[in-house]
Amino acid sequence: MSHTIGVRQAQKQQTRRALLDAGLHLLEGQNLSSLGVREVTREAGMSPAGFYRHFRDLADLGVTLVEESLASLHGMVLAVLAGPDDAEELIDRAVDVVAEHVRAHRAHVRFLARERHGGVRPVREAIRAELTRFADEVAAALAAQPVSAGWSPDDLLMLAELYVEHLVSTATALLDVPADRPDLEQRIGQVARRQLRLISVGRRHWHDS
Amino acid sequence: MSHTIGVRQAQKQQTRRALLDAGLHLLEGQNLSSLGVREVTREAGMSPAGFYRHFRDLADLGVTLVEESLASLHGMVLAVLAGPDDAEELIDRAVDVVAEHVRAHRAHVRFLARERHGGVRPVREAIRAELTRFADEVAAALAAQPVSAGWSPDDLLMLAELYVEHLVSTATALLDVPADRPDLEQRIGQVARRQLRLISVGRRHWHDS
DNA sequence: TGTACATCAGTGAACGCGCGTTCACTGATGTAC
DNA sequence: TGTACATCAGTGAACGCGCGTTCACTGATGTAC
Repeated sequence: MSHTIGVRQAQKQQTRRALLDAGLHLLEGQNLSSLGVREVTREAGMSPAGFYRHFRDLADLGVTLVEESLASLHGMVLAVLAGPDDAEELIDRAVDVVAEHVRAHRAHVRFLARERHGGVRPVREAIRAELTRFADEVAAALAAQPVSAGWSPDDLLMLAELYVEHLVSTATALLDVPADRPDLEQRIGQVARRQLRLISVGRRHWHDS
Repeated sequence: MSHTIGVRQAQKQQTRRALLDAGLHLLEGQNLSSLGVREVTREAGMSPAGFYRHFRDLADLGVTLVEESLASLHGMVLAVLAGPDDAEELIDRAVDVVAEHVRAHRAHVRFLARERHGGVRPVREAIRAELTRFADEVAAALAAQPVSAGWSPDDLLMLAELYVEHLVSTATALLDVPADRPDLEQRIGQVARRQLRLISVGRRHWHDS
């Protein structure tokens, strides 16, 4: 078992995770730019100086959070897009996946919404880069759909960007729903589905008007 | 001239404006939650204690900024919507108005984008309330258009929300364009117009598919 | 297996600093007569 | 118009506090033989 991970390394990773979790937790109620090193280490139950064994500063921790924030959604949305040809069914599934993601990763999504235009440049840029990549991948997935026959790459990208923006704004709207108001969540889902249907109708008639 | 504004009052208003301008200026580079009272008064050229003659705290100043941030755009967009019946022309005008607004009130728009999901609750809520009101007004304006014949109020509201979200995301995208890259601004405008056209096509065929 | 030395994650004390807020003040503006 | 008093926007000093970062340290883990 010469390749077992060392005890030391395992403990270090555990501490690192504790710092990330503490940060994420505190960031549900405030911006990254007002978060403090001491605040995070206090929450994680360690001394302030220990922080610097893991991150250069809080922006560094923030960029790490960006990376893990979009990871799971990415794959799920692309899987949906590669799914059924029927537009209705596709829309229903996409909205469900987003709602599910928000429920399961609320803190991560809130973090993204907050820092997308926040005051910490490297974090802002990391989010922007991830969303650009996401839009590119969505465009590629759209290209594979039969409805997209005859569409230029440019038009597919503008459509992909519309979808990504719509997804982000739907996820963001879901964030603000209190846990005891499932009716509001329903309403947001319904509106999102109808908006996607409208876009879908526009797509089908794009080249014949 | 018994109703002339007093010298004292005029001076107070001037100081208040200086505080708001100083805050707005500083907020181009950081979040409201990391802004300091001393920072603002320093920028405005007065002593820290003077701040409290005008605002209870920085959240109070922030809410004031929200109110003035959306004021001008409001009127302009509604005027456009009440304008020509031709969809193409309407889209062109709307995108121009937004681009113009971002150019003229960059700091205000950046402030809104940043604080819409920021860490200061009263400010977040003020922005949300303004946008909700905006969507309602857009829905009312849409109802008056011939294309909307046969649309339910619910569907008009969902369409209005789609438009408002699109407007916000376009304005936000324009924010990140450096002054020396007018080509990027062009590209964003073009994509926005095509997206609005797609929605417009969907609108025309909404009830016949 | 045992021993002697090296590594390094996490500690605890210390530093200098800028913060938000309070307070009694001052002096220009406003008002009553 | 002139005078005597009231108001109150802005000042400057003071307070206690928590911050980010550094440093030499310690003791558990890792490694070479």
